[in-house]
Amino acid sequence: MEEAGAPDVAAPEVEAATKNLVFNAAERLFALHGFQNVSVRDITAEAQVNLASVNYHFGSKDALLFEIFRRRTAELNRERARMLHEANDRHGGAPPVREILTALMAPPLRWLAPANDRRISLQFLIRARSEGTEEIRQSLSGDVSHLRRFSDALIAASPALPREEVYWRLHFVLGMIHQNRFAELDRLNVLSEGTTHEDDVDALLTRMVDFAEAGFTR
Amino acid sequence: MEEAGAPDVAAPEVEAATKNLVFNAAERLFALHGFQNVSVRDITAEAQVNLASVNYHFGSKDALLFEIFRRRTAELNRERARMLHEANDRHGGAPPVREILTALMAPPLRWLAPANDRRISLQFLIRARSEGTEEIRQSLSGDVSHLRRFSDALIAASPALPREEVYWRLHFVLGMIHQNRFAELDRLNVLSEGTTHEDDVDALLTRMVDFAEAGFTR
DNA sequence: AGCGAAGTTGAACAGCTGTTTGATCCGCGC
DNA sequence: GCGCGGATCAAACAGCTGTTCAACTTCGCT
Repeated sequence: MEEAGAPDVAAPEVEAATKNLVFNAAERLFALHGFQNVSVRDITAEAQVNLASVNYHFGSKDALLFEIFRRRTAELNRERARMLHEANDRHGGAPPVREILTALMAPPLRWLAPANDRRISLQFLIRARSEGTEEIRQSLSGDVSHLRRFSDALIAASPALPREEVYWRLHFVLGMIHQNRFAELDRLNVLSEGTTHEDDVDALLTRMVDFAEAGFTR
Repeated sequence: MEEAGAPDVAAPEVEAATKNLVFNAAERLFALHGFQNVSVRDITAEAQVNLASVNYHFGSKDALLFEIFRRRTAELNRERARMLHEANDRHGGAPPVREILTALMAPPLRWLAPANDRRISLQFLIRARSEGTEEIRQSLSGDVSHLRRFSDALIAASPALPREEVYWRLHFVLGMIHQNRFAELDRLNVLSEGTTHEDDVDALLTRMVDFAEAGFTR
């Protein structure tokens, strides 16, 4: 997936070095401690840059959060859309439920892999989704076009189901995905006394798709 | 607001009136706007009490949050434990998966009903679970005894499944439950163009249990 | 070399935060 | 009536917040 010599994951385009430092430090701290618990001073200290850098490069702390959210969301949705597109190609435009669910679940689970740089990005996204500012919340409810691609595909693949039933089940599936936060995974580890291994993302993907597909096509 | 004579839901035991005012106002504001976005001044203004009331009656803002969380969690878990107990009685100590899942899901869904005073309490709990303080997070990972009752019952009801598989599926089910936040339900309504009605909690319960049971016993 | 824009810096700003304090009020038992 | 403990009050506290500003440096281009 990654190549040696590739530019920093955070910013493919060439930009000011400190801007990227701020971006990455902020994403990391937001993901670990939450937006409200991280101050601009925390970010600039972590990035080892001047305090004013955040406002100079991003305008405001809120704008910084939103820019991270926007970029990561676009990246994640792009991967999902590509997988859905490939599934369409393989099945003449009408892929089965299992492949649609896989396209929805595989990208975030890949990001969750321990060796992946994007593990922290996924945690950021999950956190931003529930703790984000009003701007982020509006962005989430406003842009349903991405999600609609999946709901439409699921409706087409489930001719026996009423549409609203499909929406509900998609809602449940999204809940399964968003449950993969550090805190919840920790609790799962405590409960299972360490027998669950979320690091094996391939096994986890199979597990999740099995569960969701069974719920969808019961 | 409430019928005369009925004791306040928030505090069955007799306590100082302003303490209850603070408790209820704080729960409401926390549920609607998040812990960090609500100041002590917001709470005392909403409750129409003096600013110092929070520290006088609860010690600190964090302690207030934790007390609300503790009480609501205890109430919710009590309902769940009672339903599991009744399912045990009905089935000689070995209830089927569907009844265990119902015991887990029905109480929070009942709280979600629009006419229910506890609708706001459920939103508070879901929010506190993901945005809460370190104390709340430790309380969640530390006290697995409540959840263990359900995982043990599910293991007994699923003899063909490896234990860790049961833990994972329980994890997914909890994700389905926690997905029922205002923001996520709003997005669902936008996506479905208003055809989903979360107010019909009985239908929602059936839907969720159907989905979860199919995933569990596939 | 020299100009101008872009970037960086330290310092300061006003505002809001949770918490504390000491005074005052209220109701109840003696 | 008196006193006492709990409850309420206005006021102030110190600390942290995001943001701004003007001075300074760095860099690219002619």
